[in-house]
Amino acid sequence: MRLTTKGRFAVTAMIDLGLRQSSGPVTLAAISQRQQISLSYLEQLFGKLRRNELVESTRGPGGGYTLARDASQITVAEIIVSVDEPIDATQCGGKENCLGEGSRCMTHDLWATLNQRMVDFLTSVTLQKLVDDQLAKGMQVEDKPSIKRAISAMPVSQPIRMNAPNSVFALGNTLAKA
Amino acid sequence: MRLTTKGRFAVTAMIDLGLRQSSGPVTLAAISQRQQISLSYLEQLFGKLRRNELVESTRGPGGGYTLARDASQITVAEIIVSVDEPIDATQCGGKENCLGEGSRCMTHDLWATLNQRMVDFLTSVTLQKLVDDQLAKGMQVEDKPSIKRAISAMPVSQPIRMNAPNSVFALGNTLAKA
DNA sequence: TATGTATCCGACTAAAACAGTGGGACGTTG
DNA sequence: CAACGTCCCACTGTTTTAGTCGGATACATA
Repeated sequence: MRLTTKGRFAVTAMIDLGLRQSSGPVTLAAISQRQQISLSYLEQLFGKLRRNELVESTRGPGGGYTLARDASQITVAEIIVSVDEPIDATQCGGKENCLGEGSRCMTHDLWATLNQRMVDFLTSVTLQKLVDDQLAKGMQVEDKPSIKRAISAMPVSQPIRMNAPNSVFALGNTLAKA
Repeated sequence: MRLTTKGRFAVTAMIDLGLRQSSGPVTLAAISQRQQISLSYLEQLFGKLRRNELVESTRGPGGGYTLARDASQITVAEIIVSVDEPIDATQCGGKENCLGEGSRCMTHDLWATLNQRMVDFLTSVTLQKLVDDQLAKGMQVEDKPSIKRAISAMPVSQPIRMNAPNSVFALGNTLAKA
């Protein structure tokens, strides 16, 4: 279980998707605009989400992504492990002794427990809950802006090019000066 | 709160220190040998631990590091934030709205809550507990091997040069196939 | 006062991961 | 067939990780 912006983006995009699941497939281009995430990056993330069977895709015009099952049956933990992928087991793969001698490394149990707690928490939060939270906060979902086909005159609507980092996942040091 | 091998090394080294606090200062060279962590790297880590007042140092022969306060008064959370340092607040620094418009980003509360839970857990674990766990597991602490001064004949006791990665912090995907 | 011990300190490095870009192929729909 | 939208992969720049290296400083003992 690793925590990066990649995981955060994935969860954010899934919420966006969950908010609009009633009105058919949602395109990545739309999510990209609303959530300010690059389209190419979203494609990568949704490729993984699809292979992990959290979303389904429909190709061609009118296509896009839909949730593979009800939002109440999708947990945040699943989303995160889907995009963060294994890379697992570099040091002590869970079993056996990590340090050369007979004993397993001294912090083994500590990290295993912490990891389990994180998983437990993130498993307890469903996508449906996050969607409900947004709706409760007055988030209004516009049902298909469908401006369609009326764009070709505009100056491409600015590539935006934000230099905003979107970068590091580093939640405030709640403890730093305690 | 970030979790890397750096944090794990720091906790491991602190346990090693805690196990031997009764018999005066412990040298990094000794910890380096016992825990298979490079001396130079340990120096970096202990520099931070010292500046964060978790350990105290004694220079010169017979010197080394000691815990700055009782092991029961040191939490794992403190150790980790000491070595991982801030870098904090790249996106939404805790307050205000992260996305351009009026609302804070949709996942804000989620991550804040998760982070708090991690901090809570790691704060609840004291260094003393980890030391006790080791002792309970039959870890035997040799009181100052004090071979001293009898080394100059040996072939430098091998630089070890292990290519063992020590690398990624990636606790097993407890969820991966659930 | 020399000598060895050990902490201190900063600059430097290779490799990996993170975050993101780009180009094109493929499959649908109208 | 043309526009749309997913699919796929190779490539890039930056940051972090996990160290290394060289030396400076402080202290104890002989």
